[in-house]
Amino acid sequence: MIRVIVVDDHEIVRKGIIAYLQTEDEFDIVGEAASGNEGAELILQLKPDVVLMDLMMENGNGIEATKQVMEQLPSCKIIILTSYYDDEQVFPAIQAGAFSYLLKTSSATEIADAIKKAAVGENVIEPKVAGKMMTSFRSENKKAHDTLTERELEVLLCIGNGMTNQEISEKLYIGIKTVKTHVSNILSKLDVHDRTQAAVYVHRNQLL
Amino acid sequence: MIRVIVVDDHEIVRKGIIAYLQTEDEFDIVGEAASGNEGAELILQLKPDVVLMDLMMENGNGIEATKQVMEQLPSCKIIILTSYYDDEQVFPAIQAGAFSYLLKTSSATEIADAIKKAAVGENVIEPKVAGKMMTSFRSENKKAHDTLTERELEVLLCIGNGMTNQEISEKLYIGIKTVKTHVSNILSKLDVHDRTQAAVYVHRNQLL
DNA sequence: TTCAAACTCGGTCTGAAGGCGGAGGAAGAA
DNA sequence: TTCTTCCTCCGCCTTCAGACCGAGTTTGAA
Repeated sequence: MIRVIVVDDHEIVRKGIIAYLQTEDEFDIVGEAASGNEGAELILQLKPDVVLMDLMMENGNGIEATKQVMEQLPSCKIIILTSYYDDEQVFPAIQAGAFSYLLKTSSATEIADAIKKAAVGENVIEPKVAGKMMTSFRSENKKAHDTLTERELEVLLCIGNGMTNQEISEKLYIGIKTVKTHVSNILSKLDVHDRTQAAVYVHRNQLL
Repeated sequence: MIRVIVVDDHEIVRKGIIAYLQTEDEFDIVGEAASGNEGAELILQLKPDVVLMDLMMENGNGIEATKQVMEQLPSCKIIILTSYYDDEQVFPAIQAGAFSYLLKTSSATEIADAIKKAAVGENVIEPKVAGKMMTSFRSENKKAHDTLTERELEVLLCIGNGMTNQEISEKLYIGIKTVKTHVSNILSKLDVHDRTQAAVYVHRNQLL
């Protein structure tokens, strides 16, 4: 029997998952919690084998709870089960010590599978999330913008100031085509899809 | 007699202003300083009625000095007298508690006038700067929450996360045309001309 | 000298963005 | 009720962005 705790602030979701897991007799749902704080406490108390943890909850998010648990109970396998798969959620969660990372679009059997695999030490990473991780690993711990050339960084900062290609070309005394080339390279290096996301990147990483 | 202190790191400028002010007998120049730090100290000590303060000085800028003085001597009227009239200088200065804002292109009589008016509680704002303030009052200073409707704010935050119109329409369950309408309204209300600048706005104002 | 990287610029093409004008429905205020 | 604000959506149109091609320059390292 795999001892499991489910942490999710949406009762419907929580009950649904539990109901499903109980249809398989190798799971033992030993507890449930509706917030990160509550969850962390419960986990440390009951020491389950596996935890299904939502991110983005009302009282204390899943990342904080994960960190807290991993400090005191590193053997516990925490599976993140969330709707989000953007960088802002994935990396902090993994750094916090999450064992697997699933999306709520996953099927019930996939979730059950992930729990069984976690119990025997196998990580499961959602394909969409795996992509993020791969690109991140290629650049190691380096921030993505460290791979940018000086010129590209200049252009990126201009984007971060909300400038258009035309304005950038005038400021840097280069052709608008050249600016476009730089922008394209920046977008692929930073793994974002348009200049707006690049601008967001600038501010999130406090480059400006 | 209006007790005045002049703070400017350029000795020539400082002496020039003082020399001129002394030709009118209603001014009493009680002190002068060549840096923000020195100026703040002197002001708190001598408690003048009006201060002529430069921005951008070597040791401690005028904005810091202004903040410091206003905390302990809010009755003191600080007139900013500087060469710059861009957003980076104007708004922080006013928020710091500056009473009037003049440019160094102002004539001597205008400066003298501003001092007299400050002494009786009248603000003087340089026309060029006033323009900045007006547009700012329509957008930035109202902090967006007042100008934008709730829905528009939702859309703005999505933009601040780098989402496309398509993605926003899916998230908010509305048509892409509707998103465009909101975006257009947001752009005009914030006085920016594309979504990238809107995203920058979001982060500069720490709405995310 | 050879090679790679970085910066520059060109053309073409597709889709997204955004301006402009209009319009209907819902809800609340006068 | 009438009026106003807000949210919703439509079509038409222009411009910008960005992808995908290729290619010339310089500089510095191998």
